[in-house]
Amino acid sequence: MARAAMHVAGASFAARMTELPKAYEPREVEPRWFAHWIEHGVFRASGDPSDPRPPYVIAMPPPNVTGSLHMGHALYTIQDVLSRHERMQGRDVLWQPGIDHAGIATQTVVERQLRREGLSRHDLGRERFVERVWAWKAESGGRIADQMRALGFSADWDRTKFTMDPDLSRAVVEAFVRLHEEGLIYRATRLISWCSDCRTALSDLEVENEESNGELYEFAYPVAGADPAQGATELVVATTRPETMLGDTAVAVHPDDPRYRHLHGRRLRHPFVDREIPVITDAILVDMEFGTGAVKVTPAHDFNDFQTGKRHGLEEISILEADGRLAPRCGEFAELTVAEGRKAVKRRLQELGLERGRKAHKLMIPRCQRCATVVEPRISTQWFVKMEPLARPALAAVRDGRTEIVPAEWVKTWEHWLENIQDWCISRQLWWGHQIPAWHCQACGGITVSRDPAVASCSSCGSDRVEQDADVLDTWFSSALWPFSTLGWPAATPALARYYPSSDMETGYDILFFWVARMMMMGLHFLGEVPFRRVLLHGLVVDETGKKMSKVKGNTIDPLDLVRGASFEAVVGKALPGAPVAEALAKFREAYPSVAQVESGFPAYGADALRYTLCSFTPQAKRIALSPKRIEGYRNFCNKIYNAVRYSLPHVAGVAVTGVPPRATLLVNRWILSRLGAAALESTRGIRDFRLDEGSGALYHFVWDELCDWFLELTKPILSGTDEAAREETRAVLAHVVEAVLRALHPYAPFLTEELWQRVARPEGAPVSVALARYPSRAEGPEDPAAERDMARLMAVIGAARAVRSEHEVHPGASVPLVLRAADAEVRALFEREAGAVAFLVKTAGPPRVEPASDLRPRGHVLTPTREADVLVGLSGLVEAEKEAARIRRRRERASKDLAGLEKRLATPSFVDRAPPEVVAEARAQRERLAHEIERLGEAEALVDELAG
RNA sequence: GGGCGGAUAGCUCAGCGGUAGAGCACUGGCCUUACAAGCCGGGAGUCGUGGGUUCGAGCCCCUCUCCGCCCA
Repeated sequence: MARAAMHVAGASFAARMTELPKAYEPREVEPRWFAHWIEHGVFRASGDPSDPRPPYVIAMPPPNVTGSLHMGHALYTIQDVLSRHERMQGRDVLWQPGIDHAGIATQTVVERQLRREGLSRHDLGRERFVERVWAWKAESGGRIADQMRALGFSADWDRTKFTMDPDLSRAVVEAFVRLHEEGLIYRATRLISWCSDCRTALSDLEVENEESNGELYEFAYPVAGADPAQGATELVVATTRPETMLGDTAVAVHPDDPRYRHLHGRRLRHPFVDREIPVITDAILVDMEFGTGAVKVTPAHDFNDFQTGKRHGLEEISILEADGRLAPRCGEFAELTVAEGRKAVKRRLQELGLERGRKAHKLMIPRCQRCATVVEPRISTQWFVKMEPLARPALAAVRDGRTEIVPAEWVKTWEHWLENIQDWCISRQLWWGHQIPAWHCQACGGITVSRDPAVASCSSCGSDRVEQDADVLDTWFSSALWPFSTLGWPAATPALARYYPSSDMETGYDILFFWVARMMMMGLHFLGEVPFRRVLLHGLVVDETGKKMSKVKGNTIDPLDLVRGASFEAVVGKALPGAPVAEALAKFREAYPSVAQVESGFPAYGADALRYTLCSFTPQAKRIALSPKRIEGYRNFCNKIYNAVRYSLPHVAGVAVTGVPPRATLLVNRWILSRLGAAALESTRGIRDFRLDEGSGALYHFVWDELCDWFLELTKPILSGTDEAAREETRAVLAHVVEAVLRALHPYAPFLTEELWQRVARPEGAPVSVALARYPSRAEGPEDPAAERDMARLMAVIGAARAVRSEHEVHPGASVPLVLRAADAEVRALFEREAGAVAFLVKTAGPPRVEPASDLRPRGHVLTPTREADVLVGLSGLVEAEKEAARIRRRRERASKDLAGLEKRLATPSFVDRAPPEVVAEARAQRERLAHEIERLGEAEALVDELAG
């Protein structure tokens, strides 16, 4: 490729510029730079205890090894922006990367693969199955690492950790044993959520509730020993899960319900099982308004009923096996699945004449987060963590400000959850994960919990007939240790001393409880200090219509398809695997209306465009509606930057850049330096306040609306002019600004800025990468209020003149006479000084005439008043009188409306008396300005007639 | 049932006590020698409803309606 020549040292800048393609090509540029960064160790944390630089630490939420990255992971861009920015601020940055073994999720993926081969994990056995998962981990982990590199993430990749690495596993055992010793981990038989497909217990957080249409089914329990003459022969209950009646041990009514008072203390006859159950009264469980006001109680299969059972000492009858089938004690219903059992029970009830009604009813169905199987509550013996003692310090840490949650609106949610916390079921009946370090004694039944990986004898009776608990720990148990296990804990390593606690934890709000809260609890418990100073929370990436991305909906996007481009066949093939292309495409287009008309697929928007897009969302947005159209806008912005620099290159060739702003005397130069400083400052503020939208927006505005639209245009005549001094000054300023703005943009758009920065003039001794250069500060663009004020004056008259031209459809090539009238001598002097700039941007015939304010009416001119000057554009013969009259009318109506409002306010005595003086003064000044403007517009109207002539 | 959040231009969203903003879309004119992925213009909003506080309210308080999300 000819492009290789561009890196040749001796090539002239002009030659380089001409060789640059007209448009930015991310696909060509991006792959080159990651290798450069790695080669030079740009992302490495020092790890040196004597390093004087203050550390900035952020632990990456480890992606699951379940396949490849999804759009949510592209949001790690936020962490990368934070990291790159702090690195450029001179801090020792540790962005700690890693991946998560993701217990149930990964096991599910591998089991699915096996199923395609006609195998189950039981065919392989535990050992071979786990080997198989490790093989998958290698593949998936590698793919994920590649994807993160493609997005430019500047983590310290050499320190990558995996939650099942030996050192992290050691941390898990240590934490388990200590918590057990402290009585915070215990084993108990409880009602838990059970997934019969995964065949494991789940924590409450792994269960997702989904609203669906079901029915409320009513049937009657015959009253035992009822006397038909008394009328009280049955009690009708309502339920959404009729099959659970096989485990009913009571029916509850409200103690105050007059309808059932006569049944208090009576017993009911179970229609299928030889059993009588009591009628109990319970004001907590029963809502008189709901259903029939009588509630069947199944303590072994319903959380509310479980509590009720405890209150009344009811028997817990378990009717469900681990495989989700009804237990032998269910008699004729044994072996049926829950769904089959439901049908069969209803059929039998009908046959017995006990069915009393069915109503459509909306209900919440709990489903397994991983496999979507309906979760059933089931009594089971599991390991639990006692949460209340751990939650209290976590609550306090946020209350007293040791850790700040941003945006703060999440604090309430945080507190609500921690204040009502339930014990955490941590055992999972899986094979993939950290096996529980507990050994069961076959002889005495005692349990030995130990750090020793090969316990040989029971600690109670000494028997050698011990066997390790087959269960593994919930993935989130190891994740909870992440901020310190990755740093070597439980060993007291230098890394732990230097990098704990971390600075920020940045993640999606959906794992605030799953993960953030648990890290906080474990960090405080084991280290005595919060794991992070701030918790930064972002929203969920959703499709363009606001729907959650999911394989079922076929609306997922692989972030790399946006970065590198992809045909629609490829895109929808991943979004809805196995479906016909046409169907998948239809679904996809429905989810992304803005690409509906695109035929070929996604162009390569580039990583920087995707990154900039993600940065542009406010952190309080709960839903980040990804729109390819929006990415396209930022792709265009990248191209804008690219072209601005491409244009600048020949002009800045040979300029000595120092990083100190060059001496600037010309207005436009003073102005752009002032704006540069403001933009850099705003970017830093935005990033540090977790308002990347504002930080990135400030630079977007600076580059596009100020640098490109005004500075580059205004300096064209200077750079091609004959005034040597002005030219040199401007070249120096241009070089300085371009170099600085690339540094400012770098955290958001690392590839593009590196590519360009390597080509522009840089200070002597510049680092090997822009990633290691200093972030621009105010010192590089000193504030210059006078320059900003004068530029605003200039922009106002140029804008007014351009509007006149445009509205009257003067051909852009044609020149027009221009008169600028200002009462203020200082303003007139400004216009005189900047006559060249005005002439160039308005395209005037000769330099504009600058005059004092006057009522004289030059023939054939259109008058537009601005705040400090009247702008008169000579349009003799070019204007339709009617059009101009309409234009003036429009402006005057607008001004009159504003004036009326102001006058009304100023006429209110209470406003003048009670509003702050400066507000009143401003209102008065504004009134004067508007009155003046209306007066001038009146004059302009009087000029209209002459225009046609 | 409890809690949290939202309702601002056609769309997606900023603004949060002092005269309504951005991007996209729409629209008029331009292939002006960095960029048509562009340039110069333009139009567009009783800031969900009803009340209150205030000299002044998208912005604060209350009511209602409608939409999300979380928890039970």
